[in-house]
Amino acid sequence: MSKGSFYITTPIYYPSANAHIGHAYTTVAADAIVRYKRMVGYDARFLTGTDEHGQKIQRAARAEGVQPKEYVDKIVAGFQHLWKTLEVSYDDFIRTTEERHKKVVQDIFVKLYEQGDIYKSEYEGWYCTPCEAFWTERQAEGKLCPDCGRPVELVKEESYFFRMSKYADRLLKHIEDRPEFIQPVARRNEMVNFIKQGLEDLCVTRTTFDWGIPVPFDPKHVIYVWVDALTNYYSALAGGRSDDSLVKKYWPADVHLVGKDIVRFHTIIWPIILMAAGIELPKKVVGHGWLLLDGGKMSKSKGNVIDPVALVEKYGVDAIRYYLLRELPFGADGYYSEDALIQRTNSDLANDLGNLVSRSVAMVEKYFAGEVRQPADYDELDWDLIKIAGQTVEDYELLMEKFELSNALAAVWRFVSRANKYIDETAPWILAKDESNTARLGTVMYNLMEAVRLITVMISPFMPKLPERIWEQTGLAINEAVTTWESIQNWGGYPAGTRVQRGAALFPRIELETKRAKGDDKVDTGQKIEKPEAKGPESAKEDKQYITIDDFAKIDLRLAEIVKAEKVEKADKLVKLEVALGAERRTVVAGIALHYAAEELVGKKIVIVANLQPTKLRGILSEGMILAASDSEGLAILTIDPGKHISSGSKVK
RNA sequence: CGCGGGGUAGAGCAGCUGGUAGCUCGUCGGGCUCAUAACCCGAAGGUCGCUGGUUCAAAUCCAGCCCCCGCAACCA
Repeated sequence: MSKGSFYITTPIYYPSANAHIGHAYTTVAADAIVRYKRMVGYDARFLTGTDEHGQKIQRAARAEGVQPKEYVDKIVAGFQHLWKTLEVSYDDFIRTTEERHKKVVQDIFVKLYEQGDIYKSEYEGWYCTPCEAFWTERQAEGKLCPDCGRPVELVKEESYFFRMSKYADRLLKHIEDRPEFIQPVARRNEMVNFIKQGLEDLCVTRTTFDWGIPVPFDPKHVIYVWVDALTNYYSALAGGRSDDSLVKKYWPADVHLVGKDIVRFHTIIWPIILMAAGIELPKKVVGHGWLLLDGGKMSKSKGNVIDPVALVEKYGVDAIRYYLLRELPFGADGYYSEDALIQRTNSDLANDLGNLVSRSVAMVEKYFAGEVRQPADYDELDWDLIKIAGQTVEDYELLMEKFELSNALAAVWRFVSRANKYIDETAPWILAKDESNTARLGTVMYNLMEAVRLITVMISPFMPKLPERIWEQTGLAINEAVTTWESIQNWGGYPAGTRVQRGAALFPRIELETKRAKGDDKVDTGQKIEKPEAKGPESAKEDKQYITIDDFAKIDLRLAEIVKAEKVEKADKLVKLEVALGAERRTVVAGIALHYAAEELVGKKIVIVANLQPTKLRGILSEGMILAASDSEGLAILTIDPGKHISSGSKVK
């Protein structure tokens, strides 16, 4: 029996680069929600996908010398593989390059145009011809392209605009009438303020690139990301079908789950598009926080990009999902670190839950030859456990309905702790010493198995692979009726007479390779967690790629002497260096201003990459790259042994 | 005055519709021996960024200041 329909979406991701842990977080969160909804009886549908158009992809493809479609196909396959690895149970995967999507986008665009909400005008902006990119006044500070440093020019371009301003009041009212529309509230206030500042009409087409959906009546324009990408949530239901049964059933969407950075698009632009198109608005937009990395933001140059697939291989899908969903408080940012992951896994999964199952099953085997007896002899300890069990199920449901995944897990774990404590309180090993206590002992064992049953059902949306392993040990693998949500609404569903079967540890503890200080354990134990010696680069270890000596020979490393150094104005990090390579002089711009004062650099002999493609940084042509080593503490440039005299310009190898 | 988030025990966080400051991990001590050196109990540890104000009473409200972090921007 269905409680009705439920439709949840993740953002569609931009496949200009491979999926990372942030994508994984959002998607796994949506998956846990949808699994929960299915479990409690909703007819739930889960959509994710990819946003495949735009200049960035067109360029990335060109750089690799392939067609855009070919380029995205490869990356999209990687996304899909990741979702499979993470046991993400989406019902539909939409790609904006699909016909079913294009058609809907074009229809909406035409409709808005015909009713006068989209109009043709001129877009004026600072344009960099070589980069084919527009920049805002602020970005093109000093009338230089922020990308290449060349001068930009003020260009007018024919473009289509969407009359957002017209709908601002209606949207504001909508948001104010529905406190639940934008969550969490902090985000909601932000959006309300934003709208009150006044909405400008939105430029919705581009002519500077063509990798996109053409405007049907004016094909030199392509429809820009707003109308294209956002529409996916709807087109996935409406597009490419002969009937509108999916729309009827699932629209409006119950939840758009998005990162906090794109809340604005989903709560302002998207609703206004829908209003204009005469389509119902989604019921809720939930903006979650970001998963930040220990040492700051994830970035390739820092070499700390986490490959989620490698993580799953190392720790298992259940542990990764548990960690992601437990660690971030609802809505707020959290920090990712492999140490924290290991610690959570050890503490919550291995020690608390894994060990609870292990010790419970072990005792049933030991005291009753593996058979769970009918409970008979209750006392106060039992009633307390049972009461808390009921409360936990209630709290869990409440929190899950609010999408407070982390808190829901916390609630379950409070019960896990309670069950562990129950073992201590009842001390079965003492009961077992006296045969007159057999009934009591049987009751205790029963209650433990029942507690494990409840816990397992509740965590199943979070950890898709774990339940089966627990059911095997607790003897419920072939008894689906007692593994449902319904079955845990009342205490006592575990069938007496069931035989348990010890198995492998659910989550073996992960041992940190601590540098065993022989003598002083005291100091050692407290500090070991603090500074991770194994961080980001670690996980990349497995796919280490070797280069050949020939590859290395391509890099022209030279000794250079800094003859002049000055800080680049209005740039926090940049220093402009003039270096001597023998007789040759070069300008090199380096991002080391935070670590070195310009004066102290002069005279240093350093190593530079001499044959690096020159590039403009902050308008200055940089003809090389200096080598430096950095960690979370600081940065040091590579200098030459001061005791030797090697002339500048010498080759380094 | 670019936008935004935050400063609470060693670490990570909750509390912030005002009234003895909590949680997880870690540390120390104890208990137990069913269990994955796990589990249970207890303890130590905080001028709640600073300064003023409102109040009988402020981590919680108001004002000002300091500092950190995201976004943006210049990391080649």
